[in-house]
Amino acid sequence: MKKSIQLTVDAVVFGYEAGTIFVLLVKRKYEPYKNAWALPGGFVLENESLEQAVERELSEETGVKINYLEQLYTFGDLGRDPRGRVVSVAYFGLVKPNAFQLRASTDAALAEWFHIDKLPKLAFDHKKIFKMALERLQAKITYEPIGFELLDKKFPFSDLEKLYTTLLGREIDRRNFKKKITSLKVLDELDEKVSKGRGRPGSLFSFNQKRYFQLKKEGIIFEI
Amino acid sequence: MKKSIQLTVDAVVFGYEAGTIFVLLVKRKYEPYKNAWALPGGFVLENESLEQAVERELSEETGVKINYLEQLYTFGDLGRDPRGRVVSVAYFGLVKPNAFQLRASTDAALAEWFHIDKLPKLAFDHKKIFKMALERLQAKITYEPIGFELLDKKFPFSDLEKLYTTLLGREIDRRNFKKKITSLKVLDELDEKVSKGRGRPGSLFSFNQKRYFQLKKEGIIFEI
DNA sequence: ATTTTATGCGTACTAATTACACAAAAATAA
DNA sequence: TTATTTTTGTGTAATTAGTACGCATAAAAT
Repeated sequence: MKKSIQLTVDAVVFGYEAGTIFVLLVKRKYEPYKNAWALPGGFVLENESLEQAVERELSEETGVKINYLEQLYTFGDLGRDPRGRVVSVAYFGLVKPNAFQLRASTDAALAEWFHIDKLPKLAFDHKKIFKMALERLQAKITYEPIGFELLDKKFPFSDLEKLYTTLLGREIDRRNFKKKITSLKVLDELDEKVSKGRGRPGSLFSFNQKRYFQLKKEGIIFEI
Repeated sequence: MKKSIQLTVDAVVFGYEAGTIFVLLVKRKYEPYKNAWALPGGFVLENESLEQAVERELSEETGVKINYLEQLYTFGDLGRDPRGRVVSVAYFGLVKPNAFQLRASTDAALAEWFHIDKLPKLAFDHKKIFKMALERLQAKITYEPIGFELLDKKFPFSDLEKLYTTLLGREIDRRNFKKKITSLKVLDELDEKVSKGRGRPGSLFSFNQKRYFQLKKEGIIFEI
């Protein structure tokens, strides 16, 4: 009885570039849902942790190196998988822009980044999983600085602002936003400036992780 | 390989009475950890959902009827169970004061409520699970009105206040707290009054779930 | 009858959030 | 070369939310 439940992991991996949020999908090579798009994932091996399983599957199927990973939710409804009783522990990951190169291999004919507003039909209950992950991302950037995990090490302030407006789906006052972030002192302003196309060049910033953990230890939390 | 991973559920069930938070534990009847205290839980059957498994185990082991249940986290570290590879989906539950009567049966020699500051040694990694659940509860009452799930249907305002000071571990200003809750209009003041011991009798209140869901739909969230 | 304990209500003070406009630096077009 | 467009950078006033605090009332205990 007990033994016939199988355990998988699935990952919802988000990337960000130039005002669009992407999610990583793989094209299934085998039945069920052969040739359908799905979240990267697969069966957990007996001698690996859940996180290891996610990282292994991501590496095998997409070659993408994850930058931030957290557990999302465990999906265990009856009938969510035609192969029988399969319970899946879903994870939620973020990658930096330079991780956008893909390498298809073992389990997937193809891996691709999709604009989150232009997703294809997804296999299994992956649509539901994706939706929960997106909600988590949107909620989480308002109280934890995980947005930085989607940006390069050095970035102009406008990139951060754009990321927030994109994720929150609404305009935010540029001056108040900067005031807020600046008051937290989690950004280091670098001496470098960057000019991208026309317009006044902006200073580059980097995220001060040390300062952030210190704040967190003191119980002070971020809030946008 | 895949088949040998086993799946369990565990539940951290909290109760509240007269200024103390309790957690429900069962005494293990069988090896491993025979006679040790543990969180109620057990193997998931092939033809039941995870939630059904939790409710079945709770009913079998303790007879407690749960009032609020949400998934907490899935624990899958290697070596967390001496029986082999066992992954456990942990849930987090709340019961109302009238659910304090217990009934021991199938899998447990005994079920008991423990003061959360006076826990015995726990089996497996249940201490870790309990800790995470308590943190979740403490965090969650500040932004969602789950505190009501721990109180009777009708309660004097002071009960709510006491619950918050207990859970948050700090004093809160009675007047400001009442102002805040009142402004949300999620409480209905009843005509009844209750007098418990000395002191001026207080009005009874009940939680207005309808109003709460309406607020939530409008995107207004609770914050203490 | 007096004291103790708990509830019920209001106002002044402080901190946080929001709204809002113009100057400077660079690229492009005239 | 000059004018125009685009983007970055900065400050202050108005409003809103949060915090601190005191006294009157109702019942039980002495």
